[in-house]
This record gives sequence, structure tokens and C-alpha cells, in this order.
Amino acid sequence: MGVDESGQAVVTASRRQAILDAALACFTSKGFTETTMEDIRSRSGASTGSIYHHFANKEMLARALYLEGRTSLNTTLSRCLTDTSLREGIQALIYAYLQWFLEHADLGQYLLQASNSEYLSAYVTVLRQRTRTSLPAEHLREQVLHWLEPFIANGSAVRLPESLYLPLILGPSREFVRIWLRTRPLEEIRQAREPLAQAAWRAVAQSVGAV
Amino acid sequence: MGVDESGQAVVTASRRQAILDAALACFTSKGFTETTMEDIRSRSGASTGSIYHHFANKEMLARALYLEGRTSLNTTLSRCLTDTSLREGIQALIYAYLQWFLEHADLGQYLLQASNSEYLSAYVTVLRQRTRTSLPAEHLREQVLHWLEPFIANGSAVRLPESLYLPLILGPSREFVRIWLRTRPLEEIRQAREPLAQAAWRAVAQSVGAV
Amino acid sequence: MGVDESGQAVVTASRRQAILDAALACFTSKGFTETTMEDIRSRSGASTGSIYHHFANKEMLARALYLEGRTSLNTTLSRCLTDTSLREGIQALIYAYLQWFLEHADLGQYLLQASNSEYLSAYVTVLRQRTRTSLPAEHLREQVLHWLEPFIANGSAVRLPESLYLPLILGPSREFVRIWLRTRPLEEIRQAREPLAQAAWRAVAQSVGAV
Amino acid sequence: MGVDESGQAVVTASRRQAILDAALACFTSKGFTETTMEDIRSRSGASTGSIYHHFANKEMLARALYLEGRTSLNTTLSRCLTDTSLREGIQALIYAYLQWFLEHADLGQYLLQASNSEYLSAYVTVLRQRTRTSLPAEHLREQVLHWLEPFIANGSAVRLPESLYLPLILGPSREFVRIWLRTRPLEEIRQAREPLAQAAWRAVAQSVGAV
DNA sequence: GATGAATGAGCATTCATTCAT
DNA sequence: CATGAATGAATGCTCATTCAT
Repeated sequence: MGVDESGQAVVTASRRQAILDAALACFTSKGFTETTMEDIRSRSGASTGSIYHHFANKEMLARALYLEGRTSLNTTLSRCLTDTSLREGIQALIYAYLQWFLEHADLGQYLLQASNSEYLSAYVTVLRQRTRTSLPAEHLREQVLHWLEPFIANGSAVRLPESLYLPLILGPSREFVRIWLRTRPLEEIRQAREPLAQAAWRAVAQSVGAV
Repeated sequence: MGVDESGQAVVTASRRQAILDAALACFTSKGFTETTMEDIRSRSGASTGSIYHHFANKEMLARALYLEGRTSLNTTLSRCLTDTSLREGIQALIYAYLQWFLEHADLGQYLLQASNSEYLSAYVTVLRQRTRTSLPAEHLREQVLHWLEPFIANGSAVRLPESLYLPLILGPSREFVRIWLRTRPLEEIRQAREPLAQAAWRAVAQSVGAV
Repeated sequence: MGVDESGQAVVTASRRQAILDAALACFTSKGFTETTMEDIRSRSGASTGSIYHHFANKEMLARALYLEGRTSLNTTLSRCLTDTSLREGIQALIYAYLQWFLEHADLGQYLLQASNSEYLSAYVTVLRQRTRTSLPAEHLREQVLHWLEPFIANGSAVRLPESLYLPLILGPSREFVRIWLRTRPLEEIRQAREPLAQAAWRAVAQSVGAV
Repeated sequence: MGVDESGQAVVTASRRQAILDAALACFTSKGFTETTMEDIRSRSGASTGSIYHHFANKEMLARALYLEGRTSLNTTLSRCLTDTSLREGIQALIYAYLQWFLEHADLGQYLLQASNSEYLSAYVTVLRQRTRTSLPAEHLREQVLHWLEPFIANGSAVRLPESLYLPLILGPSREFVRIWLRTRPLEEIRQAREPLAQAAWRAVAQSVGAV
């Protein structure tokens, strides 16, 4: 069982990935605490001992998935914060955000759940201090603020308390995604792009004239 | 223990309420699954049997709290959707939203957690079908859409897919509140009111002129 | 509730009886241990406190029913052991036995269950020593043996180890009743009378001639 | 603990068997409901988790024992229903019945208790439908009736309602065993064989001559 | 790497019983 | 006599984790 002609290493690799996949499916559908190792075991086809061979414990499984997700999403978003206009940058950000959730729906759903949970926060805090560069996931806020600075300085973006920028820009998209993930109707996310991008831009853009 | 000079009614009422209060505190700080009945028991001062005398089981406790919270928040918000201008209505909505979370921080935090959880969704679905009027909590979406209709019709609000209005209007505030609840700095919420209200209005208002 | 024009005494009597009836129904359908006081409470319509006002505890309820049943059945059977022939006496005994179960099916089912259970044995032992006359229920064996003595002496009944008479005479009927009680088809018990009576007689009668 | 010189298989087998043995001892002495998993745990030497590793829950333990007992007893009895005379066949049956209880007193006592209980009836019904051949335990009635047929046809056995044969033949033995199991005096069961066998034969034999 | 039996602390829940009103 | 809130010990069962093979 699990033996492949290309050798044992492949088997091992797929076994580890099968466990991660099973864990993601379980965490997404039932939540971290409600998922039992037995759930993961039966879904992945691995044995109890095998799971613990690859991951120290249940929380480490959750962390591996969380890290994978945050890094993926954040890397995607970071690439948008380039040297363009405010409007184009924000539009790119929103489009990328929605697109990422479209392509990583399960992982995305897990992230939204996990970000509210306590069970990862200690870990995240530790990671923050340990390695500023190796965890880009946690610095979206700083990156966005840094990218916005010139626009605020030159008056094309409004100056607000720092804690407001991310909610104003990504809040509606996040809220939309949260609802969308429940049923995931394909068309809807395409229709939402433009309005969400425009609203995000308006939310931080310096209004000019008669608005 | 639990005896009051005003007599039995108070004792009874306070016992049940003490359990609810303890449950809220526990759920908020540890989450539903992580909270044990023993946590609630010791915090409330009630006996195990007494808790089960008042609530069928742990989930019913969570439901009672959820219902209380949703009803309270929604009733508050519903009152804002009156016969005013679009701008004033949305501003009132955002102000009321933030104010409610300021005044019901624990309950609010619980609601935000619970709305992501699976463990209440079946219940909420049941309630939706059973009683459309007695559970205003679930109809905020419809109420807002209904209130917006005339403004969309007369061109002062933009026409968008229905699933976008609530994320656009309340998404930033919700996101802001989610972060704010972690530390709850008093001043911050006051500074956020105006920008959040303005962004909400801009997100749905028909842009006029040069914006 | 429970108030009657003829006064409180009647209410009291019926309340007590309602509890007994409910307990019998519950014990019969679920067994003693599986029956909860809550089962009895809801079925009887009494309050928790009221049940404990009439009966010291759950076991006392079971005892009251057991005593009632054993006394009733045994009194009925005792009346058959009169000054007749062996054959007529045994026939009367079997007929009475079957008739009693026909008329007291629930109580009978409870008795058959209870006689196997440990939870009444200590009580029964105590009663045996305390009051030989007031508990005729427990002396069927002795009564039958005493009634048989003359027949054994005069050779019309076989001499056997004492422990065999009751199984031989009532065993088949008891076994039949045990099965019959599950479905209680009315006709069947009538067809069974004569064969069971005859078998009981043959089992203890001195065989004469070529059998 | 549980380690044996012959290695793992024995350990595994004995662990499961130790649990079954402990459960039998507990069920026999205290009854199913009164027996706690802790009783079984401490008596078997297994851990809580180990018991649940081998048996899904308490009821499954009871079922396993019940099935084991019924199958053993019934297999034993089935072998007696061979091609002999009515008298010899019935005598063999009774002797085998008593002998089986002599050799499996605890299991036998458990069976007599369990056959009255509700908690196994649903299971037995299911088994009846699922597998007619693999559960000989449940077909004693049919097997005996089938074996009797020729004797009824040729007039050496009486024709009676089908529900009467088993009570008439085995009822006295069952009743005797029920009482005997309480104290289990060795001699008594030997003295009872012949009278019980004779009574069983008489109960169904066509009386000839002057009886 | 893989397997699965074994572990045992911990948990939600039950239920007979008490008692103040 | 009646009521029902309150009590808390006891119980069946779960589940993350360990470890011998």
C-alpha cells in the first residue's frame, strides 16, 4: 500500500501531502477543534502513527496549513503593490484578492476561519518576532501602509488613522468573500470585482470637487 | 448563595442570567468548543444540574446567547433605516453599528465568532423558516435592501448585484470592529466613525461630478 | 389540576395511583434501571416533589408494584390449591395462572422481569423473614409442596427432588407466558390452556400402565 | 502487563478476551445497566481507551457476549436433533441443555438475563433478518419444530399449536436452571436430568394406553 | 517510514434526591 | 400535599498522543 514504482521517496512525499489535504478539507468543513485526528486519518488514508511521524501534533498541522495559506495570499498581494497610480494599485489588489480566493477556495476559507481563532495567535506572534522576512504573510498591513505613504503625502489619498486603511480597502472584499465562500457561485465573483475595486479606491481617495 | 432580599423571582432570574453571563464570558475568551461546562459552572456559581435545568445542553446556551445578540444588534440597526436621506441613513447605520459594539463588546465579539461557526448555522436556518418576524436578526440584509430601493430608483444610489450592498456598507466597519475588539482602545472607535460612515456612503452613492 | 369535587382525599388517592400506574408502564416497557424518575413524572403528571412525597425513592416504587403483583398472583393461585383431585387441582392452577396474566398483562410482565433482577432480592429476603403470613407471594413453592404431599404419599404423584415440582408444573406455562406477553395475541392463550394443564399434570402424575 | 512469552498475538488476543471475560463476570453479577465501564476496566486490567478500541461501546460488548452464548448453546442443542427416536432425541436435548449450563454457568446466567432485556432485542431482530444461516442461535424453535415433524406425522408426538412445543419441552428445564444458577449445587443438576427429560418427553408424546 | 493497539485525562451529560416556598 | 429549582456524584465516551513492532 502506498508503494510506487518510482520509489519510496515519492510515497513519502504524497503521504505527507495527503495528510495536509485531508486536514485542510476537514478544518474547512468542521473547523479546527471539531476535527479529530481520526477524521484526518480516515480521510487521508494514513495511519495514526504515520500522521505523527510527519507532524508533531494536531496544532502543527494547522500551523503548516496556515503558513502555507498566508504566505501564498500575501505573496500574491505584495506583487500588486508596485509603482503605479493609486487607483491602479488598489484595483490590482482587489482583483488579486478575489482571484486568489477563487483559485484557493478551501485554503481561503480556512484562513478566514483561522484568523479569528485563538489557537494560532500565539504561534503567529512568535513567528512575527522570530523572522520578519520569512513570514511575509504577517506584514500586509505594513506593506500596504508603506505603499500608500507617497499617495497620502501628495494628497491623492486621504490621511486617516492607520488602523482604518486595511478595513476600508479590503473589508468589503473580505466580507464579500466570506459570504461567497458558502456557496461559491462562479459568476458572482466576476461581477463583484469592479464595484469592490472602485469602492476600495473611493474609500481612501482624496475626493476632488463636488462629491 | 444567590439569595436576594427582593425574593425568589430575582434569585431565579439571576441564576439563569448568571449562567448566561458566565457562558458569554467563557465563549468570548476561549471559544465555544474550548469552553467546558465546568468553566461555566465555576464562573457562574451554579451547580452542574442547575445549568442543565435551565438549558438543555451546551449548544442551547450558545444559541440563547446568539439569539440575544443578533436580536439586540439588529433591532438597533433597524431603527436607523428611517425616512431620511441616503447619506444620513447610512451614517446613522454606521454610527449605531459602532456604538452597539462599544456598548456590547463581549456579546459583539461572540457574535463575530459565532457567525463564522458551523455550530449555529443549522439552528439559524431553522429559525429563519420558522419565524420571519420574530427574528429580526436574520433580515438585516433584506431590510437594508428594501430601504435602499427608493434611493437606487431615484438615482442617488448605484445599482449593484444585491450581494454587494452589505459588504460595501458594513464590511469595513465589521473588519474594523473585529480588529478593534482585540484591544478595545476607547478613542480609536470615535475616530473611526466619520471615515467609516463616509466610506460606506461613497461606496453606494451615485458619484456626481468629477470624482 | 387534580382537583376533584369530592375533595382532596380523592385527589391524593388518584395521584398516588397515577404514579404507580405510570411507574408500571415505564418499568414494563423499559425496565427498572432504564426508567428515570423523569419518565415517571411526565407520564404520571405529578411533580418531582410529589412523587417523593408518596414514595421514599425509586426502589420503593418498584417494591410497591412488586408486592402488589406477587400478592395478587399468589392469592389467586393459592385459592386453587383446594381439596380436589391432583388432576383438577393442577388444571385449576394452570388455568388460573394463565388467566391472571391475561388480566394483568403489564403487571405480569413486570413480575417476570423483576423476578430475575437483583434489585428486589434483598428486599424480598427481608420480607420473608419478617412476615411469613403477610407475604403469601413468596410461599407458593411451600404451598404447592404442601398441597402435593398427600398425593405423593398415596402414590398418585411421583416423588421427586423438591426443587423440581414448580419447574415441572409451572415452567412451561411461565415460558409460554413470557413469549406470549411480547405480542399478546388473545386467541393463543385460550388454545394453550388445556395442553399446558395436561402437560403439568403428566409431569408429576405417577404414570400408570404402558406410558 | 499482558505480555506473554509466545509474543504479540497472544497479548492482543488476551486483551480482547480479558475484556470479554470481565464484562461477562460483571454483567452476570450486577446486570448490564448496573455494570459500569469502570467495573469492566478494572476487572480486565485494560485501559478505558483500549476497551473502546476493541468494542464500539458498552452495548456492543453485551452483544458480542450474547452472540457468543447463543451460538454456543444452540450449536450444542442442534447436534442433538438427530435421527433417533422421539424419546431419545428429547432426552439428549434436555441432557445437553443442562450439561451446557453446568459447563457455562456464567454465560448461561447472562443469557437468561439478556433474553428478557430490551437492550438486545433490536439487535437480535436485525441479525435475524440479515443472516439466517450464520446465526443458528435464533433458530432453535424452527429446528426443533422441523425435527418434531415426522414424529407428529406418524402419531408418536401430539399435534399442538406451534408456540407450545418449546415451552413444553424446555420450559421446565429452563425454569429449573434459572433457580439452580443462583446457588449452583453440583449434585442437584444430576438428579434433575432424568425427571426433566421424562417430563419433556411426556409433554409432547402421544399418550398410549391407560394414562 | 508505517502500523495500530494502548493509554488515560478530560468532558458533556444524566439522574436520583433534597429542600425552600 | 404540591411544586420545581437546585444539587453533585457518577458515568459513558472521546480523542490527542505514545510506543512496541
